[in-house]
Amino acid sequence: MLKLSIKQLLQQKQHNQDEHGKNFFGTDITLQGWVRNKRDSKAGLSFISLTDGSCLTTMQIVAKAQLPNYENILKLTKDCSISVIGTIEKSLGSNQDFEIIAKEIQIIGWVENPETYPVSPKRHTVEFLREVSHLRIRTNLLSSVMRVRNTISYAIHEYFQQNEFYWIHTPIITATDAEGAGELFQVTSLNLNDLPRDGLGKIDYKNDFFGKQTFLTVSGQLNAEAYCLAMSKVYTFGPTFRAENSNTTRHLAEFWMVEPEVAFADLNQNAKLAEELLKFIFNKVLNDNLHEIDFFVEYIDKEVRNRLTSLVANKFEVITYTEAIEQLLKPGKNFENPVYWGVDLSSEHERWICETLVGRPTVVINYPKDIKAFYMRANDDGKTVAAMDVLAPGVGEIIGGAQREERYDLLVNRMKELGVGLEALSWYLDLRKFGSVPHSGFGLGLDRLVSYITGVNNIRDIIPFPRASKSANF
RNA sequence: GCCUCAAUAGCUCAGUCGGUUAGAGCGACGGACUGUUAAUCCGCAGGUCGUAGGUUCGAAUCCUACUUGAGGCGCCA
Repeated sequence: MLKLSIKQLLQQKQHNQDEHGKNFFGTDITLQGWVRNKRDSKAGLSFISLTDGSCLTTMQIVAKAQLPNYENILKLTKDCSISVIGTIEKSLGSNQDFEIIAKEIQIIGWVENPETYPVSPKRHTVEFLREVSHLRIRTNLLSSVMRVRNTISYAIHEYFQQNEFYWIHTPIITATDAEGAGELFQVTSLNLNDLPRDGLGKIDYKNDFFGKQTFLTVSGQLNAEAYCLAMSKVYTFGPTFRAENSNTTRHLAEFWMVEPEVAFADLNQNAKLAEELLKFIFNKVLNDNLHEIDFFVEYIDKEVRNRLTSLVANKFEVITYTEAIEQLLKPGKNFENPVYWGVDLSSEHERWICETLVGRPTVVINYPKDIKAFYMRANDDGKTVAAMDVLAPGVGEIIGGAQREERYDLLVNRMKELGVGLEALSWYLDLRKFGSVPHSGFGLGLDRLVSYITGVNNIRDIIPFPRASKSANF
C-alpha cells in the first residue's frame, strides 16, 4: 500500500490533474497522522480532519458506520493518532476537491482525559501555549511558524551556497571574553561545591577542563574572520548564547545567528549583501509558504504578505547615523530619551527611524566610534566607524555588522584605548600581520527574522523550546 | 536589572460599593440531526477565586509579602 504524506498527496493531485488525472481518483493509499477535528452525522458517517504536519492543509477522511470499529472512531478526539487505509475520491463537500473514503482506520494512540488535554480544539493564547511548549506544536500557529522557520533556514544556506560562500563551523566553547557582545555563560567541569583556589584565594582554572576559563560563544565572528581571510567568503550558522537578563519580546538567552564574513569587501558591499540575502529569503517564503502566509494574514497580522511583497520590490533605505540624528532632532517629536550626536540610539529612536521616517527596513551606517566595538574600521573623519545596523519595523535591530579594522596599528591602538586584552587576542591580531585585507561581515538574528516575517511578535513563540532568563523548561 | 499591569472552571473572560448558593463562551461529556468542514441544535458536569498572612460581623473584592505570567525600558541579534 502506498504511504504518502498529506503534502505528497496534494502534489500528486496537481500532477495527476495535468497529465493522467484519471489515475488519481480510485487509488488506495495509507495516511498516518493526528486527528485535528471530527464531525459526526447520524447519516451514519464521520468526517475526520487529519493532519500529519507535512503542510497546513488537513485531509478529510470519511469514516462510514460500516467500519468494524466505528464505535471507537466516534470516540476520537483532537490529537488521537490514527493510521488510515482508504480510497481517494472526489469530495461531495465544497471545502476540498477530494477526500479519503476509509476502508480501515487503525487507532494508534488515544488522548487521555480530553477535558484537560491542554491543546483542545479551540483558540488558545500564545501565553498559555508557551506553558506547554512540548504540545503547542500541535496547533496551526506553531506548526506554520516552524515550517516557515525551516524555509528561512534552508534559504539562508541556499543563498550562500549559490554565491560561493563556505559554511564553517565555529566553536561553541570559547576562551575569548573580549568581544563586547554581551554577558557570557561560563563553561566549567569544576565541582562548584569544592572550587580549587590559588594562593590569593581566586579560583584556579588551571584545573578546569580546558586549563583556563571558558564560555559559551556569543558570536562566531572573530573565528569567521580568520577563515574569510583565506577562503574569501564564509558564513557561520548556529546557536549563540548571551547571559543577559533581558526581559523583552525580542531577546533569548540561546538564539540562532547567521554571520557571513567577506574578504575584499567594504561597508557598501556588506550592506548590499545583507539586502540581497534578506530579499532572497523573503522571496523563498512567499513562494514556498503560501498557505502559512494566508494563515498569518488571517490570524496574526493582515500585513504579512503585503510587507514581504513590498520588501522584495523596493530598495532598502540607507542613511548615515549623522543623517538619522538630524532627522530625530527636527522639531515636533517627543522622545523620552535625549537625542544628540554621539548618543547610542534607543529603541524608540530606532523604531521612529524605520517605522515612521522610512516605513520599511532601514540600513543605518557610520556610527560614532565610541558606541561601537573595537574591531570596527575607523572612518577617515576620525569620529565614526564603518558599522551598520539593519532596523526592521516591529522587531528593531535585525542585523548588526561592520567593515572590520584590517590595519594592524589602528586596531592595536583601538584595543588599548578600550582596554581590550591584546594577549588573548594575539591570534586575531596575527590576521592583520599576514596578508591582511579589507573585509566585512554581519550578524543576522534568525529568530528576529522569523518573528518579522511571520508577524508573530514574541520571539519565544517562533523557536521550539525558548531559553530565556529564568526560563529553561522542556 | 528597573517600571507598569495581571492571576477566578481544562482555556478565554465577567463578577457593581466588601454582603445570601461565584456566572458566561469555548472545550469535554451525553443526546438530536441524511455530507460535515471553527458543523448546527438541546442538555449535563466542571471552582481551595495563585500562595501565605492581615483588616472586618463578613473578603474573589481592601492591605502586606511572596510566587508566576505579560508588556515597556536598558543590553543586543
